[in-house]
Amino acid sequence: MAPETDDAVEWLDDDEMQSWMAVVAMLGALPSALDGQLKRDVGVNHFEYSILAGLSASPDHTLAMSDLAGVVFGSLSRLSHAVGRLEKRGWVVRCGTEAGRHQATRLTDLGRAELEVGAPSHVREVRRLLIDPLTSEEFHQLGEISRKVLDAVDPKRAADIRRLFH
Amino acid sequence: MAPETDDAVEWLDDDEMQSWMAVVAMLGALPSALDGQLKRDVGVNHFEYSILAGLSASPDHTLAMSDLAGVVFGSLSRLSHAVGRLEKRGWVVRCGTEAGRHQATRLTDLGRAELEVGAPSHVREVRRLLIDPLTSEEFHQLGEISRKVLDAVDPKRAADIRRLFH
DNA sequence: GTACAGTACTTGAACATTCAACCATAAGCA
DNA sequence: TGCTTATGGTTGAATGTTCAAGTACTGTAC
Repeated sequence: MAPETDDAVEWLDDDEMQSWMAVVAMLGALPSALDGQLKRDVGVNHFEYSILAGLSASPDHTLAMSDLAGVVFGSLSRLSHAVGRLEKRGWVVRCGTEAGRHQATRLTDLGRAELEVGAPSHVREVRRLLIDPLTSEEFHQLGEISRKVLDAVDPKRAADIRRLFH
Repeated sequence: MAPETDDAVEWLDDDEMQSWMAVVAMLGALPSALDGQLKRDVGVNHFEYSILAGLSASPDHTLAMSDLAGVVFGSLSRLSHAVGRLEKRGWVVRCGTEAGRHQATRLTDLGRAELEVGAPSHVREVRRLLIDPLTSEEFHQLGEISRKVLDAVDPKRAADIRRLFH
């Protein structure tokens, strides 16, 4: 069933297994912790928050759906659903740009205000859970490691990340 | 709205922002890549796979639900739903242990067989996406970093992880 | 022994995500 | 111009997760 090109699979040794378990546990726990904080304090999940933040960082607070998808790293479908939810609250509007051009999404003043209220507590939580427990070298290393892994998992996204910072 | 104890929030500087973005992207991409591989090659998601693996590593291939929850790091509710799905396929059975004792779950022979078929391709994918792109020092560091972050996010789970390896 | 809290687990509804169509516009090419 | 394919975006159904009860057993205090 598996697409095997080589029968011999090197199993994980004890040391690798221990690291792997820690990574899996972190991978499971950190996103849900950040999600929980945002849900409590801002009322949106992390993906929706990224949408708001992405729009807020754009000129005119407006972005086409596919550009937005590139910024928040999600599928167009997921994005469409999420934007629909945010639109219902009045935090964003879809502005079908004039003359049949493609659909764009703009952050409303209300959305911008909510983001500004929520951002500090979110940054604080990111510091508390991820940055403060690590030395600054460790955090920097984590960044590099993440880029390398991302290169293996999804080279296109990795390139996007790099391009964001020239 | 946010539970602020100190108004001054230190924003992320450019370097921190760059690392943070990479981490977020990796956090989003790696789990779904692993999920996808398992779905394709084994037909279960990562959480269900962990359940099979957790049971398989236990004496008698049997574990009480709460012990299993401790091993796979998920809520009891999520676990109950997932076990229900696996039970429908005949990969596990719930054995309401005799004499009113608590519920336990056991891996069936079928489930064990499927796990054995699927495990090599999964290990291969973990190596390809996470271990091979990194130097062994980096992978080791990632393990340490994950433990530290987990300590901040969920100390109980972090202790569980450490206990698994004495 | 009965009341009371706590642990272990299940269930159903609400919500989010994925997946597979589906429409509309844009672009390549005969 | 007219056909075809690609791109951008939406939608609804299926699947998975979370959340809030709810049930059943276990222990403790009186």
